[in-house]
Amino acid sequence: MAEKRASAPRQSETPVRETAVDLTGPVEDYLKAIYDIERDQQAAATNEIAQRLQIAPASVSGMVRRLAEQGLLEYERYKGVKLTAAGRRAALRTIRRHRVIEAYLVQALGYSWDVVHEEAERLEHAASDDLIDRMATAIGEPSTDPHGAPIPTRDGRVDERRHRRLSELRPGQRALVTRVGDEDPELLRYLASLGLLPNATVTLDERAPFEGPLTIRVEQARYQVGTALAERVLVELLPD
Amino acid sequence: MAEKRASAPRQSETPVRETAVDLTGPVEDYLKAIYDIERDQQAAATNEIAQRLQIAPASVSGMVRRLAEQGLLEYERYKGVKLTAAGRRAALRTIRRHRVIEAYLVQALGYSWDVVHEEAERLEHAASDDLIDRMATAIGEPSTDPHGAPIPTRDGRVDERRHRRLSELRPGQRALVTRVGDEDPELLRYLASLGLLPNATVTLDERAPFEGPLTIRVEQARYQVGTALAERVLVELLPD
DNA sequence: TGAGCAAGTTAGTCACACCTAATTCAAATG
DNA sequence: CATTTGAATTAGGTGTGACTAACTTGCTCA
Repeated sequence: MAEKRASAPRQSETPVRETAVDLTGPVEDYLKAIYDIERDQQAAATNEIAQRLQIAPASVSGMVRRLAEQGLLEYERYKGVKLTAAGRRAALRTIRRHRVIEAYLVQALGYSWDVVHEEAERLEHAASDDLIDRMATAIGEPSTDPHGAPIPTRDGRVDERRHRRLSELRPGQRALVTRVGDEDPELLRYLASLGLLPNATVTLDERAPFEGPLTIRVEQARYQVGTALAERVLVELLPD
Repeated sequence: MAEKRASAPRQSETPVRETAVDLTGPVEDYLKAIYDIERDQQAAATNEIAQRLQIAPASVSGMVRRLAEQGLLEYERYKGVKLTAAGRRAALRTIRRHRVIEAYLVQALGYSWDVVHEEAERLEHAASDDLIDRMATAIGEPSTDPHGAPIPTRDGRVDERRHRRLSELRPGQRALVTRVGDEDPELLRYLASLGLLPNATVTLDERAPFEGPLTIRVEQARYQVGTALAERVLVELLPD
């Protein structure tokens, strides 16, 4: 706390040492968001970052420049951003924290899966790596969080397989639910009520035209769901 | 995040509503420190607050005025500060968080008692009340943290008995260790090596003049300790 | 009683991370 | 190829919580 003024660039002296940036909460959130966007597109657009973080696009421009200066991402004006190796490492560290915390809250403290996201969102910035590792150990080093998202390892590896969306299945195809969006408690409660949880088997029966509702089957039961929902459920195709 | 600008005073409209201040990390730290100081003195001095928080006294003056405006403390220039009921409530809430977290880390995650303070210091600002309650339940609602400090209840009650310091014993007196300072890992490890833990029985054998070392006995063993150490160990006199 | 001094305060800055409004850029369209 | 348009940026500003330097206050002791 005495050394809050530690942001001067500091020429030479040490051999660069740009890895030792201490990441504030907001910075970690930017990196997480950018990592997430990059999984789909190849460069993250200012607007999209702004939307995920619920802040004004103008704010993103400024922050992104600072992060680029710190070597966490590559940035060319008007061209979007890409994480550097250091940035990706930092993002994965935060994502690991988030997912371990979610898993721990559910498995060790009896939280319901629909509410852990918010709590994890705050704790991920405060927990030490040591704490995260202890939590992971305590619940048996799970490989995914309660919503099916893969947990990066201590050394930053993560299962990056790209699953398809339930909305992309063709009628008649059967698939295993692997992952669902973790943010919206309402959605999660609804999914649970349908039994549409990770590891459930789902079959797409038919799809109404013009982005209409999908008819699906989950363990015998038949439901109609909208495309918005079906886009938030990731699946892995099962052999017929 | 969209309503960051929620700090305008807002006249009338609602019947005052000054309880709904959302406490930032620094604010919680101020309140904790002031609560702590008030336990000894009757009003907290600017300098002392500054020292505990490791910031400049000038910074305290400004902050303290803001806290007074928010109804968290009473403040008269040059006279020190006192917590209001609301301020005390907020302080105790933070202290409860801190101590429950410390106890949980030790009892549920196998942390050693000398290192939990730092971790708790960060987590206490991020954990929800619900999480704290779950942690407390999981470890059987302990009444003290690992260093013997009493844990305030959900509704803000706390055992405020004033224990005496080991350094205040008279030669020949026997006492029960109730509590030790929680901040310094070095000190804690040393205390552990002497067996000077909460619930240990200690006897003061003699005290060298001029603030000299004290000779104590802990379970048969005899040690010489300095007054600085003896001041950080709180005890409860045992009947002879 | 008044001089000295430590404690406390004010004044003026700064970094951070956000904001709105105004502007610039790039890419698509006529 | 000029224009439109939406994305992105810059300009300028805010609140928070820290800082240093310069000042007041009030208390103690001669």
